[in-house]
Formats: sequence, structure tokens, C-alpha cells
Amino acid sequence: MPELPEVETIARGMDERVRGSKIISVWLGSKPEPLQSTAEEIVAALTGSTLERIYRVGKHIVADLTRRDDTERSRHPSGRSRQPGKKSGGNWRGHGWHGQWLVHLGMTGRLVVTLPDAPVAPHTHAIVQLDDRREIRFVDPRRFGRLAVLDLGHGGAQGAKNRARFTGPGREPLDIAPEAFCALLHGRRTPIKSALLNQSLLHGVGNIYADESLFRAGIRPKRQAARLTRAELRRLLSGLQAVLREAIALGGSSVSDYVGADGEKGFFQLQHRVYLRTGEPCFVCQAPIRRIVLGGRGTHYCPHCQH
DNA sequence: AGGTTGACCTGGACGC
DNA sequence: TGCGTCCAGGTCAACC
Repeated sequence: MPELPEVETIARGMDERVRGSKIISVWLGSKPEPLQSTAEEIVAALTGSTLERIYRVGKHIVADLTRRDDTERSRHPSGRSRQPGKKSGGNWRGHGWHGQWLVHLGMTGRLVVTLPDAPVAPHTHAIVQLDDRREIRFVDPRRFGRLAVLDLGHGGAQGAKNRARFTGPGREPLDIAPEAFCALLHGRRTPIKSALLNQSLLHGVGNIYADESLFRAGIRPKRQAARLTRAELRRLLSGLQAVLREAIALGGSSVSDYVGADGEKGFFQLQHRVYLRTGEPCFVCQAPIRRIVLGGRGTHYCPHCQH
């Protein structure tokens, strides 16, 4: 499912539902193919931690984790905390251990919040039990999704030598300024669509929104990025940002699966102008939408409106 | 180093 | 009903 608007929708839904909950235990099924963490690291980082905030970075869902504790406990996550401690004030910069839980949904990943008695769906690879009995389940038939954790070390007064928080592989498309966008693409000989999909340049853009933004900008997907004029690049960025914002407002695109922590669908698929519309008439000029393969991805455009 | 291709997976839609 | 083919929201490692 997930490109930027879908991931944003899911992250917001998760934040509403489970922010502030504490993780009691973690079950990992048939190896969730860690992105950069072992199963042991994931279990150690999550168990006993509080979900402070859940948000999106690129196509990743990020949960900030804290564990108010002593170093002792973080080395032995199964041990009991010795201090009654103060109330959790949600102060992520405060004392204690800090970490992050990263979820990448791949093509078919889903995060579901349920009660423990709900039947476990096929292809459930992780179950995270919360202190209020609910569970976060990670379901992913195609297994392209990834789970990872980051150990940010211990905060507190000096909070020194902490590892950096996750900022994603590239620039954030909704924030980037036109000049920076032009600089990013400068000299790239790859087709503009491939550049849009390159997560180390911009992160969050996937196949749907690459095609849709190129349509809005009137640019053919296989044009070399380096050959686009400044005006075209500016048009492309504003088209991209517009399409992403509209999609977020509609809860993302539900093409064959659903989105959202409770399974509600997004509606942006009704706004697609080229994606998956091969042979259907362009809404602007009636010419049949064309499909080509670019960089191994199905690519849709209007041969009349896009140059 | 930048760019391209195939591999990784499962499931649904379609044609015969 | 069943089987083969193609297609799918995404990355990576391996090549040129």
C-alpha cells in the first residue's frame, strides 16, 4: 500500500491510538527480515518501553521509545525496574533510555491495533502487546516490509554520545524548497521518474505519486532529469506537493488493500488521473493513457498532455 | 559514482 | 476446477 500519503495516514492513526502506551512483550514470528536489527535487538528495545510518539519519516513509520530506568535494566530488559520512578511526562528528552522503532511496510505491510482475542491473520510476523491489553500486529503477506530499532542511548542532563535520530535516506518532498529540488536533480541522466523514485534523493515518493505528479506537471516520465528546465522542475515540485497533500487529506490511496490502523480505506485512488488507467481516456484530452515500463516499474502517462 | 536489471515474496485477475 | 501468465503501493545487491 504505502507511499508517503498512506504511511502518513497510518502513522497518524497509530499515534492517535497507541501514543503513551507501554509495551509489555513482543512476539516475532518467521523472521521479520530485520532492516538492520536482529530479533533480539528488537525485543530488547521494545520490551518495557513506552511509545511516546508515532510519525512518518519518508516511507518509514517511526515510534519514539523511552524507558525510564537505570542502565542495569536496559542491559537486561526482562529485569524488573527497581525504582518506582516519577510519572511519565512524555518528556522524550528526559532521563532514561531512548530509542526508535522503525517500520517499513514494503508493498503489502499493515499495522493493526486489536484486542488479543481477535484471530491472528495469516502472515502475521510480529505481535506487540501493550499494557492496556491491546496489541499492535504487523502483517505482511509479501514480506517486503522491515522492522528495525535504533538505540539512542541514555538521555538526561548531558545526554552525550547518543546516536542520531532517524532522518530517512533522502529529503522530505513536502518540505524541500524549489532551489534545493533543482539542485537535487542537477546533472542526473536517469529518467525523471526514476529520479523521483530514488529514495536517497527524495524519500516517500512511490510509483503512484511519481506518475500522478508528472501528469500534473505535463512532463513525460522518461525525460532525462538533467534536461528539464527550471520552470519544469518547479512545476513538477508544486504538482508533487499538491498531489501528496490532496492524497493525505483523503487518507491515501487504497488500490487493493486497505489503509489505516482500524482498516479504513483511503479515497485518493478515485483521483488518480493516469496511474493504472492504461487505455482509458485522459480526463483532459481524451487520448488513451499509455503504459510503458521504466526501471522495471509500470509507468502511466498521457501521450498528448505530457511532453 | 551513477544507472540499470533482476531477485526477493505472495496473491489476485485473467485467459485458456 | 485448474493451471499458466502477468501484474502489484518497494527496496537491494549485483552488474555495467
